[in-house]
Formats: sequence, C-alpha cells, structure tokens
Amino acid sequence: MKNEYQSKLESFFSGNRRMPTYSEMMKLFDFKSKNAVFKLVKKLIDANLVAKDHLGRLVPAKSFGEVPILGFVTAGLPASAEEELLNTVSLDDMLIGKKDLTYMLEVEGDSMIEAHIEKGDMILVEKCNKARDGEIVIAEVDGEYTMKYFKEKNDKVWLEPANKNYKPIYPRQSLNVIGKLKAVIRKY
Amino acid sequence: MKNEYQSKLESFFSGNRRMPTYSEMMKLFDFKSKNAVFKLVKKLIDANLVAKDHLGRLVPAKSFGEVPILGFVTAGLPASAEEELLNTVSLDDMLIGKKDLTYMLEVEGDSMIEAHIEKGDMILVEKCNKARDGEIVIAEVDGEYTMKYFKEKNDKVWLEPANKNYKPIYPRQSLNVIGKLKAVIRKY
DNA sequence: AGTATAAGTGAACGAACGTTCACCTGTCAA
DNA sequence: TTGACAGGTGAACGTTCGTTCACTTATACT
Repeated sequence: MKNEYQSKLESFFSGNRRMPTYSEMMKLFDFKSKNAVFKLVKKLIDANLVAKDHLGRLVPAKSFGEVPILGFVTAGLPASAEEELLNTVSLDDMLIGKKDLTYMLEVEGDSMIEAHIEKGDMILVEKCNKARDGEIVIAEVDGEYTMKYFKEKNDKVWLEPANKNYKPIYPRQSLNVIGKLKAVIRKY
Repeated sequence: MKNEYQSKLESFFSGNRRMPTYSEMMKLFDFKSKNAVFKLVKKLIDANLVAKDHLGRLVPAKSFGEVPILGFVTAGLPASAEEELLNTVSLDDMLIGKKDLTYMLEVEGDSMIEAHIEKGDMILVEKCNKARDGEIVIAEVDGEYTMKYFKEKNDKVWLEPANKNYKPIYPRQSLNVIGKLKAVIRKY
C-alpha cells in the first residue's frame, strides 16, 4: 500500500506545504521525462494515494498527515499483521473544532488531579462564556484565573476542584467562564 | 494581526489542502481584477501571513494550522488582552516524531490509572522493540498485548501496571516491546 | 479646491504547467 | 521469433498562472 513514491510525496508536502509540480517530481523520482511522472501520477490517483482538484491540480490524499487508528490497547493490536481496514485521523481535525477560538495552555498545580489532569499536561481550550454543570472550564473568579469543574444549582454558580485537598470556590463578586476544556494532551 | 483575508485563506487551505490561485482569490475576496489580488498578496507577504516558494508559489505561513500557546493555567491567561508575543504549534508536529512508525490506540481498562491514563483515552504509540526501565510501553507478553510500565533490573525484565489492584507481569516465555507511549490524548 | 496616496479595474504578456503525441526500450508469453 | 504491453524518453502544444502596465476611483490631508 505505502510505497516509495508516496513517502517522498508526503515528505515533500510536509516540508513545502504544497504538492510538487511535475518538473519537481522529475527530480524527486529521478525521471528524465515529465511524461514518466504523468503516467506515474495516474497510477497514484487510481490507487487513491493522491487526488486531483476540480481544477486538475494535484492535492494530497486525505490520509496524508494522518495517523492510523489500530484499535484498543488491552484488546491488543489487530494481529500486528496488516493494518489495512483501519481509520486514520489528523490530530488537528480530531481535536480542534473552532480553530479561531482554540488555544493551548500548560497545566500548573494539581487541583484537577482526580480528573487525571496533572501538572505539565497541555490542554486545549475553546473560548466561550457559558458552561453547563459538571463541565471543566477555565474561569476567572474575583480576578484570578483557574481551571475547575463548573457547578450550577438553583441559580448558584461555583467552581469545584478535582482534589479533596482543595475547597470549592464560591465567587464573592464575579465568575466569568473564559473557555471550556476540549482536550488534554500529555507528552512523554 | 488576524484579518478577514487570512481567515478565508486558512479555511480555503484546510478545505482544499492547497492555496488558492489568484483567480480563485478573486472570487474568494470578491475582486474583479487579478491585480487587486496581486497587490493584496504583496501585503500579506510583507505581514508574514503567507509566503512564497523559491519558485514563486504561494504557500501558507507556518502558523497556518497551528494553535496559539498562551501560557500556564493557574497563572491565568496573560491579561486575556492581546495575544501577541506567543508561540503556536501544530499538533501534528508537536506530537508526532516518526510519522511512519506512529499509530493511535484507544485505552481499555484501568491498569494505568495511577499514571492518569484512563479508559477512553487515545494514545499515540511509536513502534520500537526496546525500552528503558520506567518507560510506558505497549508490549506482547506470552501472546497478549498490554500497556504497562517497562521494568528492567539485573537482566530481569517485567511489566508493572499503574494500579495497585493489578500485579506485575513476569513473562513466562516472551516479552516483546511493540512500541513506546509517546502521548496521551483525552477528548471532552 | 487641490493633490498625494491607497485601492481597484481591465487588458496584455511571457513563463511554466499539465497534457499529449510519437518513439524507444525492456520483459514476458505465445 | 514474434507480438503485446508496461515503463521511460523527448519534443511539442494549449491553458492558465503570476506578473506588469496604463488607467480609474476612493480616501485623506493640507
């Protein structure tokens, strides 16, 4: 499935943020004729490794920057054997809904540790100014910013940490939701 | 910093996986002359919102698909005010080292719960066949696949869960490391 | 009002692109 | 040996791209 040509195209694409022209592919694949490229591209298209625009321009296949999803981990890898009938995802598409409203923060402190969010984790936050009971939010309370569970009951609104060593925060004056937690990312 | 034009370009790029031609930008920006586009592009280049190849072809600025990093969360957002002097990352670049060797799995069970990896989390695994003491690995022991801490001492090799309800696994016959845990991703 | 400066129109042009054509290998089967 | 076919070469062609030129319209400042 994945051949030499596609790897070269992928690395060209990720390095240059665009597909190569036929002339560039001549160098890339070590051909001496553009027509050789032309015929090769036809095959790649048939194999769904690349595609063409409505304008006839070459564009990367959907799966270009994507990561295969192989299954569940305790269930084991599917025979580790051939990874064919699987899905792929682009991490960006998977994690980012409204791009303009999304940003990343690094977690400090351990107030959300029981939600399995620890110091050093990166979080993706989507800006918004309201939340529902039980969601994890970034909020500004009485002038300070913090990440907590958002709680709401009988018109009362407060924040709760996920750590029994900390106490709930009942806003004296103001509680402004800045954004919702959309994802946690931990690098090893 | 971020204007109408860049948003349109970004959405065109993420939709079409390439930059628009000048003719397409005419429609996109509602111009009636290619030269209007030409002048506009010049400005976008000066502002570093897009760039040009060594071949004179338009390519997206590096920050195109990227997410801004605003700081730490307990420290609060930097004045929420203007988000200028910050970094941005592409999630793919941030998380994926060796693309061909990376895949994704969904976590089942709670054997790594004390490492704050819970059921339903997605993990990024990079294939490799050895690991160092203390790293989290996907391994095959006596025919079964599992995610655990890899332990090694005095030429002995075994796996340890991050959950005191489970016991370490001492391989009867074989212990093959399949890959290392590179990242944990949890969606909300 | 007058005049710079910026921004848009419309037509033209050379260059480079993707495509096509004709031809030249190798390789494998009949 | 012959024929068919896939794969590569080299040259040619029409299209469309990015760019340029000359001109017009809007905005702002004196």
